[in-house]
Amino acid sequence: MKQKNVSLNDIAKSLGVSRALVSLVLNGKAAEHGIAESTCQRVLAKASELNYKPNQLARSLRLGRSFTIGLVVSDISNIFYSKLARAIEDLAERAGFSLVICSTDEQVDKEQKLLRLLQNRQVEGIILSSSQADCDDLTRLKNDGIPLVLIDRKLGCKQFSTVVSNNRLGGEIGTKHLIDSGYKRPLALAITPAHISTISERVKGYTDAVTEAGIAPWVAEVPFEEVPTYVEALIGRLKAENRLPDSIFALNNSVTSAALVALKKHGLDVPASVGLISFDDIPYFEFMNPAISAVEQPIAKLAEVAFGRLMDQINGSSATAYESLTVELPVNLIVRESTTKK
Amino acid sequence: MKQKNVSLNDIAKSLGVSRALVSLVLNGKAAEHGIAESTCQRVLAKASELNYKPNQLARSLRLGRSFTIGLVVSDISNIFYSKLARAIEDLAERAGFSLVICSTDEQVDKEQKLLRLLQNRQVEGIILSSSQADCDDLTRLKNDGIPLVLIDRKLGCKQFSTVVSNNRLGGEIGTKHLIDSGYKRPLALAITPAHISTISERVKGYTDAVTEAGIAPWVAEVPFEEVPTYVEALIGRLKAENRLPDSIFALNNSVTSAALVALKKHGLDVPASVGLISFDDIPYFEFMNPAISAVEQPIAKLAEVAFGRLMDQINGSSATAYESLTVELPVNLIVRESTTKK
DNA sequence: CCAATCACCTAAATCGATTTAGGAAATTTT
DNA sequence: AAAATTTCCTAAATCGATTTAGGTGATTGG
Repeated sequence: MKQKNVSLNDIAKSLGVSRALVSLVLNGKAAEHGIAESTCQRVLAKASELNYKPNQLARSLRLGRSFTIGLVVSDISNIFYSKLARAIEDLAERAGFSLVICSTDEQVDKEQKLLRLLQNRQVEGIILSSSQADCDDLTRLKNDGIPLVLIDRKLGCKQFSTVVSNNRLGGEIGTKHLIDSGYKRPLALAITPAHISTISERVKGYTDAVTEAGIAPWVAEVPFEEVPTYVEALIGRLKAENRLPDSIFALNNSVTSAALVALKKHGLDVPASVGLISFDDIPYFEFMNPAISAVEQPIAKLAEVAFGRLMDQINGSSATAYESLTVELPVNLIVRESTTKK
Repeated sequence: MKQKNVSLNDIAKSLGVSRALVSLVLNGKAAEHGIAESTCQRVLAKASELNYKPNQLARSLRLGRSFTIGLVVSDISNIFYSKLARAIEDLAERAGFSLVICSTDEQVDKEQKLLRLLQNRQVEGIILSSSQADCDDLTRLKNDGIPLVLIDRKLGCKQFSTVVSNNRLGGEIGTKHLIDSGYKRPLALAITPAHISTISERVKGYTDAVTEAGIAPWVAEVPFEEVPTYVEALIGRLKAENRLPDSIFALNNSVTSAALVALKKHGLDVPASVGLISFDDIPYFEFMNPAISAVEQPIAKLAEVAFGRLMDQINGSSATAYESLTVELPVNLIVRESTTKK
């Protein structure tokens, strides 16, 4: 039984005053409009008596502000994105914004659809980890004047404010760590589609590092829709052919899981048979046996910088507002047992 | 540079027709209002030419429907809730709803604040994993007529539609599994506050099972704000006093992690020294060493039933709509290595 | 040729707030 | 007591859509 909500009008009517008066009082603008103290009291009392709840939809329509931002990622149930989402949620809440979260499953058309949806809902800005290969769709968004910050993944074009981890460097230091630990044949496990900047940058870092060490790059590309099966088959084949790598750099958390499953299933010991390092640290890595070494992304910082830039765009306030600078935040190598050669 | 969006009015004006006409056409009601085919074409063409995007805020205000639902949980970055959120997101999207996600950090006042916020934003319904001990606040919500479904945790009062796992039974079968595996002194690791129904039910199931086996219940309560340190201290103390349990039932995923950290830190082997089973299965458990046994909750099913009931309330359509029945869904025991006594 | 019918479209109210320009009554000034 | 000021409040437009009751002009019927 959905009964009608109490509106400003109801308060006004039951008090015999205009709704302008009520609005002014409830928005704390009584003083600047010289409204009598006694009237204020009556309004406030009546509002609480009727259990008045301002309709934000109406308010937003009138003000042209929805106090809502959108977050679009490939999958909110991926722990990396859920941590990111949480960090952004906290920042948004403090700033008086609500957060609408959407998952794209890496599907470009779904991403486009969701972006349009958010736009229709008049979100004031969008933080996006895009699965797009080109910039056309986002350019259209930007032309509509809606504040946009790319996070996690950057795009080829340079026209958007972008906040990412230093993935290339992460790929390099992770690889160097393997090499420094005595590994000679590190395999990089990447996922496709190849245009995802995080992965390609990490591959680049990996390639730089092995090349510098005089080792031939060895990159396996795993189709993202079938990570577990593909990785298991790969490890199985390499083992059968006696061509196993002595170490693996798993370039995101989904391949890390797949690699661990596969290695366990094929009875390969980490780090004795194969060393392993993960791009993305996960809480569970710390207490696994062996504990998994990882390149950790600065999630809280990513959220903070991205949100800050979005707010700058929304408020049109700061110097960074209409810059489309790309920020790359430093990553952190965490050495644990999975790369400790005996 | 936020330029004004194109509105219905703009289309109407530039075509020299009324905005009613435009609205009718764009909503596919042209036929039933006998609008000329040629006019339809002109409207459609102009709309796409001007890149018209309907303002959902205005639409919602007029229709009294926001096509938005709220999801309130204690922490969206907890993998259990993020999986749940993702499942709900998918269902909501298919039904044409957006999802606003909020985290309460187990703080009752924050929960109240967020619920009010969602209400002000005119969400059409709320799915809530509540941290409240009593029902007053939610009763107020319900009196406002806003559709509400409790998920994951039930409350003492019976007046809300509720969808939970069968936590008591889960506690029982997990414990029985320990006992059947030959463990004699299983410790249950619970978290406080004690009014969280999931935990108390699981404790109940544990108690039932040990009691039936003639074993004295042994429950440690861990304050939720300091899970890791507290658990580590506890294990340390028990070890020092030579009073270690031979097995642990960790009653949610956060204590499981803490227990694993603590056991590893104190050099205690799982399952050789201490058996371990977790309430909540986590993808990582499968390939850990040892792989962790778990009682798995039917996350997808929880989402499905809860969302279905919410929709029933929103549409006022079905028999379940105004029932406040509690549904308990079956859980699943997954036996892995961590409870395999040698 | 007047009325009835049809095809097609519009005016205006409405959702619930915000805001600006200004008005009436009370008070002070001269 | 008329003018000026102050105090306190209201009317009405506005945001952008939806929807209902009706209106206009052309065609058809008798």
